[in-house]
Amino acid sequence: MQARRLAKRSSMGSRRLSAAAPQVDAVRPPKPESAWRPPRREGSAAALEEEDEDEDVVVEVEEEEEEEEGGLGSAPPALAGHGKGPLRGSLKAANIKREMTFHAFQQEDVKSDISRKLPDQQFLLFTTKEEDLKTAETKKLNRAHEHEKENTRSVCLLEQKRKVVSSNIDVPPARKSLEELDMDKVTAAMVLTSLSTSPLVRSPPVRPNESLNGSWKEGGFVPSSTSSSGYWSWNAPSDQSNPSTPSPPLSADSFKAFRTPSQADDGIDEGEASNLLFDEPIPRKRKNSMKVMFKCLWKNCGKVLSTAAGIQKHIRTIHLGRVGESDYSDGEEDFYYTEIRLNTDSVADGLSSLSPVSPSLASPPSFPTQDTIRPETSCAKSETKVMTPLSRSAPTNLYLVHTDHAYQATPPVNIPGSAKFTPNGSSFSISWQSPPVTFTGIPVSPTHNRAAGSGEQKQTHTVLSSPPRAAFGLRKPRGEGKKCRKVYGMENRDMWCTACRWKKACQRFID
DNA sequence: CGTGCCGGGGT
DNA sequence: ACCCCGGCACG
Repeated sequence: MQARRLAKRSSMGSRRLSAAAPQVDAVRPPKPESAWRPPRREGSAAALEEEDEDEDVVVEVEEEEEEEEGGLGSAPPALAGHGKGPLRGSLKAANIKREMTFHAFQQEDVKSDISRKLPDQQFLLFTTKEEDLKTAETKKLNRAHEHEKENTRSVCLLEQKRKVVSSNIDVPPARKSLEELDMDKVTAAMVLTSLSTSPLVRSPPVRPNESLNGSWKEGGFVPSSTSSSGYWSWNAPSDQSNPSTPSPPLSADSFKAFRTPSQADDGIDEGEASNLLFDEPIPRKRKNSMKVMFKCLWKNCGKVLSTAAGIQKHIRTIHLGRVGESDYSDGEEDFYYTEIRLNTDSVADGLSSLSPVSPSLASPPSFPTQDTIRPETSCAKSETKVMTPLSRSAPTNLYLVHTDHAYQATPPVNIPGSAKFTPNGSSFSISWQSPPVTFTGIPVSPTHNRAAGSGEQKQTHTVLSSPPRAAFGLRKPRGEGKKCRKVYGMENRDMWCTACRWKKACQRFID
């Protein structure tokens, strides 16, 4: 039973994920099962091995590269700071790239879809002669390189792109099967497409030498340890003898890896990240008639400011004591102020039209197009600027901490360790552009809460600082759909699914 | 109050 | 594992 519940929970979580990035789904390869293999991998590997001459050429290049790079090895030349041969590559890389390609484009329909969408220009790359290709691509890459400083994702994509290009150069197109060519085109197409959207991403500069989330490594993404610039990319396995090393899927999860470590730490919202990545507009609009003020929730403070920036600064400096880092925000301040909508023109009408959405979805696709949300003037403007890096679990400018919950009365004096949020009481509710959602707190340890001292029940709440699926109440929200009981009636109880018969969560009509 | 279903108990 | 049911939360 427990297992079933868990399964259900997890399926909810995945549903949420897929809803967060519907565009990814279109391109996402099938889930990497451990036993799954690209259908044509053996074939392609064999094809590559047949190309002995080409391999020789590549080996030559590789040696040359090592000479110049001083053993930087697989670190991309340009990105390692030398910028000499953006077109350099190795068969190794090409191989890996191809593997990845198979993962990413196993689905033929997806492939053709992408091919269709891409401008012809981007395919020039693969149809011109080698030399022209090199020069043209060099220019292209150099141009793209300009973005690298501020755009880590761009860097990563650029690297992928390079590998694609090199794979095409190392192996003359004439020698490749049509299918392979097509694959490479598509791969490059994908990469170029991603690259073309990359300027939208405003990532903080890469911070070198920062540790990374372990889970990313597990997923196949590992930082390039040989790189001196803190840059990281697809990890090329050091031994080519292991061709079956599963390459990471290009799923939304993988794209997380394009975030810089600092982003990971700062907790830029996943939903937002996917927004940025997939060109989805971020909802920043608000009802026109609404006057929004921001009230500090700190004990005995209650300061009200008109801008989020102001209140954040206030909290940061006055309450959190962060004088020196006024520009830096880890979003903690989010929790200590609330929006006050002064207009009686309630949000309810706007809220009612929307179904509850996981807080992790920073931008349900319907948000920006809602009629009830109108662009606002000065307030929204400043908010847009300041809130963006802060919004994490919910669009900050859309949520409203209810002013009657216990947490508000007693904001934590300070936040120990990594605890981001320590509301008082066992539950609190948050509402944004949807009916209020009540979160039931999951106490880390009831006894610990008691022991928090000073008579206050302290509780580390993970709703806003970690994936909220873990924080959705202890009880599963009641299913809306008709269950066996309703469908078949009490008299046909024998027609119910077993779960319903046993008064368990219905398995036939799963919500 | 009807319903969904969790938690727990019995076999 | 299968079955049942008290009890609770939700609408």
